[in-house]
Amino acid sequence: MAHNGLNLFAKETVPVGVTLKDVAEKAGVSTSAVSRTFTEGASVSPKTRAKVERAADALGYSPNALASSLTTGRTKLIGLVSNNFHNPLFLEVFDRFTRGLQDRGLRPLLVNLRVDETDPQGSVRMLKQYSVDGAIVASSTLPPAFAEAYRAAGIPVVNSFGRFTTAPQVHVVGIDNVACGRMAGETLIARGYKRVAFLGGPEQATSTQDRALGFMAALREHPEIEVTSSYAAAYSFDAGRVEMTKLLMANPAEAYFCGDDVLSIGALSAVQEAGLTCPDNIGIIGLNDMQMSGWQNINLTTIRQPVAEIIGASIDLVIGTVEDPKRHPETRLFPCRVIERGTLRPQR
Amino acid sequence: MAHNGLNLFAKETVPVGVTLKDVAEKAGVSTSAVSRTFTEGASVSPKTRAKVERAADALGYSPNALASSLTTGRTKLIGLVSNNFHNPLFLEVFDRFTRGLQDRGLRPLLVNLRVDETDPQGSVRMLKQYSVDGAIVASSTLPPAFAEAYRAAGIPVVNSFGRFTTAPQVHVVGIDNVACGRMAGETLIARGYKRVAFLGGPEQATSTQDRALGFMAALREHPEIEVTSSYAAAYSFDAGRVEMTKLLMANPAEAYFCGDDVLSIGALSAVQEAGLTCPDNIGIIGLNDMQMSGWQNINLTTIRQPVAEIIGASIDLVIGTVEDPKRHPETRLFPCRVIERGTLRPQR
DNA sequence: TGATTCATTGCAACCGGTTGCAAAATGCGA
DNA sequence: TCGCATTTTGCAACCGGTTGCAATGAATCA
Repeated sequence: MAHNGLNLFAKETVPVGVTLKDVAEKAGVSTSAVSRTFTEGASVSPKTRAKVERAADALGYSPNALASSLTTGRTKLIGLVSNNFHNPLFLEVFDRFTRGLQDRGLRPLLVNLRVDETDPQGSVRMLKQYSVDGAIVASSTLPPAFAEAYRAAGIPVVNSFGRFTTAPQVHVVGIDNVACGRMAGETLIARGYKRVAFLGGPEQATSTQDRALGFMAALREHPEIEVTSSYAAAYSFDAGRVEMTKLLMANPAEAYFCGDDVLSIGALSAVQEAGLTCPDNIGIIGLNDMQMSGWQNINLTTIRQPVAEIIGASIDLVIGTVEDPKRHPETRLFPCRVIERGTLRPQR
Repeated sequence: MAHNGLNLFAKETVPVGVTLKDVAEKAGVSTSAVSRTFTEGASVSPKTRAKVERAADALGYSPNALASSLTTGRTKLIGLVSNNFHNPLFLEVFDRFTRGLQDRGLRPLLVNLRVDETDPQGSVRMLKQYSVDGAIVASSTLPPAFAEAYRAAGIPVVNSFGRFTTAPQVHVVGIDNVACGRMAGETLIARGYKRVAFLGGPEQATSTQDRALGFMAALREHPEIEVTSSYAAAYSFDAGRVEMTKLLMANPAEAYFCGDDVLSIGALSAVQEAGLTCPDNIGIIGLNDMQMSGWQNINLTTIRQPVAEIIGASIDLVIGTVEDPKRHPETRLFPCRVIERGTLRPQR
């Protein structure tokens, strides 16, 4: 039916509620036969299959996934839980997660946690009510208690962008924050900076702590280099800008490792507003490599998280755990690498 | 149960599958009684209610929303359909949609459409399979055929960030792109620019056309002002940068209205890379006012879309239509306003 | 106290599917 | 053509809830 101009008498095409039974009747077979034509690997003769398919097409039937979930115990729904709806990196994260899940025949049920939400029980209830087959907790700032609560409720779960622990209760996929911190430290050292600093996000975030740890460890091997650290109030542009403005008024370091790209860009902005430039006056290296970091008028040197790999592995793991619920929790850490751009002076 | 260190023998707390029947048994009542204690406004005596609640708590019962949807016909699932997973504005859009839906007791089922997807039938099937109560199509670049296909399938739908039409088949919530274009034009005129231009996204997008239309209309009232236009290959940073670089090599206008903030920032970057500055050499005004536009080192003058209002109205409308499916399609357009920042020279 | 009304309760059918099981149909070899 | 193995099919029970209806119990009034 083409768009043929004015159509005041458009037929209300609302063939809502075609059921298995309708198809069975029309095809002259039992409901079981219809059900079987729509379930992979069930035993149906080509002849009945044809009859059923014809009837189903004619009626515009599509099976009700929720009804079938009652008996099969599978909803093909995956809870996608996050509180990171302000970090630009997460647009890419949501894009890849939703697409990846869809491509595997799963549907993402989004759960948006408030940042101040500390009790996982509310979200547990949501996930249970909708009988999700599994859940992905995508956040580096959500306490591990969330993923663990889901697991305790019997929901296969993986914590993406989570923290490595030696005795994990749940699957964790992410990066080695300590190694990243070390990488940042070594990068600054290699560039010949003599006074460096760590500018982290909120100090209580474990990812912040780990990054600081690695950074300090790298610097400990070079006692001749002076190192300091400070913490912004949030992982945000404004917090980074405010903190760097403050630092510039005192006696700033030559180069900073910022705990995150948004923070870095805020710091970068503060530097520029002070009439200074990167890397001539101050060096900055970030972490994440989100889209904007590559914009030529930002051009942030940073450490890239392999987002696609992390997400691919997360999906694989959650599916694997749905299929084998007693699968042992595992940790998958992906290596990061430095993306050379314009906020650090070149290697000596 | 506190985190008390090493706990190798953690009890597997997997109380999965507590059903209505279990609760009924434990409470010594019928399943109907249990069902009724969990449905608003049903008739249950305080005594049984207490018994049931005690039993439910003890068992950790939470009702299965999908099972109940079978009889009630309501899943409280809302399909959130989009293809805009690259526009930073949409992180805020998803945040507000998911939160807004959650706050009203609804759950967003995300459908991520590929940008090259033109046939709505696949997504129709997805939405029908999961019996969503309604759907929100959140995109300015998705053809109206999508929303209309959902409506034809009997799914209450609203098209957010969609285009105004005089005889709408579905609810549309958004901005008046023509008026925005006009506003941009008038703003440039008021700043005293004598040679202005429109720099749009892909020409076939209706939003682009409308914005160009309004812009040109405003300029038509000032025949003394020279006006030109060109189109970038996509609504992206790179496309804006490439297009502006090209323009700068010829004979650029004094000020540009760019069809979108990302595009604007790309153009801005090109200007800066050419050794020029905004607003001294070239003026730029964008549209959207996404987060990054306010960053001090971008500082883009732009026209703000009232995202929160658009989303609030969209949710209200979809709920209204779920409750009254024959509700007449309506269009709600929200006014935009200019956000003065640093890429346009001040008013004369 | 008995008659009447109203709130509560449980029964059983139903929502839209799936699936174990036994019966029916088919295919195969002799 | 027959006997047997195999495939296909339908019946009926079930998944986890909801709800109309009739029965029960409590409360009210005379």
